[in-house]
Amino acid sequence: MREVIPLIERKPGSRCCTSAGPGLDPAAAQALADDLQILAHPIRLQLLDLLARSAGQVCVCDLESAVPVKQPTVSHHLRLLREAGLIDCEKQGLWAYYFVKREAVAALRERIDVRLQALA
Amino acid sequence: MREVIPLIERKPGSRCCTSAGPGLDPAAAQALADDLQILAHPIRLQLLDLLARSAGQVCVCDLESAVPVKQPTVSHHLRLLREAGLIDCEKQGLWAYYFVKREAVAALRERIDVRLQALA
DNA sequence: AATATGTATTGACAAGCTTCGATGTTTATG
DNA sequence: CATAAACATCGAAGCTTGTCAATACATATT
Repeated sequence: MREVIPLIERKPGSRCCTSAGPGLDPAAAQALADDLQILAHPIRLQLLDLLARSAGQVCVCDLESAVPVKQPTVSHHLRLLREAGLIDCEKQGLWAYYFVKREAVAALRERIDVRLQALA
Repeated sequence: MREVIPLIERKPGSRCCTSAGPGLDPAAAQALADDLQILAHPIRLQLLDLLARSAGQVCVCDLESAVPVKQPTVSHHLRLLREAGLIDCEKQGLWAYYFVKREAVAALRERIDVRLQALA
């Protein structure tokens, strides 16, 4: 049991302060963490960067030759990025041409930036 | 809207395009991934948020009561944030008072935002 | 000194993520 | 039709991360 503590001194078992305003609720924290997590991998960042830089279409074999992992791993990361809505692909013949969904990446960046501003 | 580039005839075994400009080199990609990774956890985000919202000092027991994990886990995340330079603490008596290093968080946010702009 | 409290650390386990070989699928070519 | 190429999926191994009970440590109180 804790006693009521006078202003200055603090004794064991007391609280130093009460939780402030609304803050980042657990759901929002999880959502922001998910937003950050999809980007928080060097291979995915390089893939996104390559796609963002190429005006045209890029096939998987081109991406594969640009990163130090094997083809199944590239496919895996492309899938994660696609499921996150950040990229998409168009199949033509044997090839799958990937491209950035720039408005989705911009929206993601905006969400992250707004939230991070509140932490600084 | 993205311009559709007409497809040149392409045969198996050929490259569809060559790598463009400088881009995000592996080291930069890793650095950015690290920047994102430290933030990409809901508990760490909530801790940062709590510290950012409280003008004064916050002890670990206050933080512990605000997140759904036990004290050693809180200490663990606080350590990661401290090692990343985003927070620090000041010990007074039995308590450790944590606070945000706002300029560090702002710098982190800036680094992330600049990089993400290049991807959209 | 003995005890209690706040926090850090340790050690172990669980869960998730990354990776890749093997294999499947689809489409083009001979 | 048989073969080859591009890509996806599966399954398993290895690594990393998150979590917590137990414990250690430092400081305060009695």
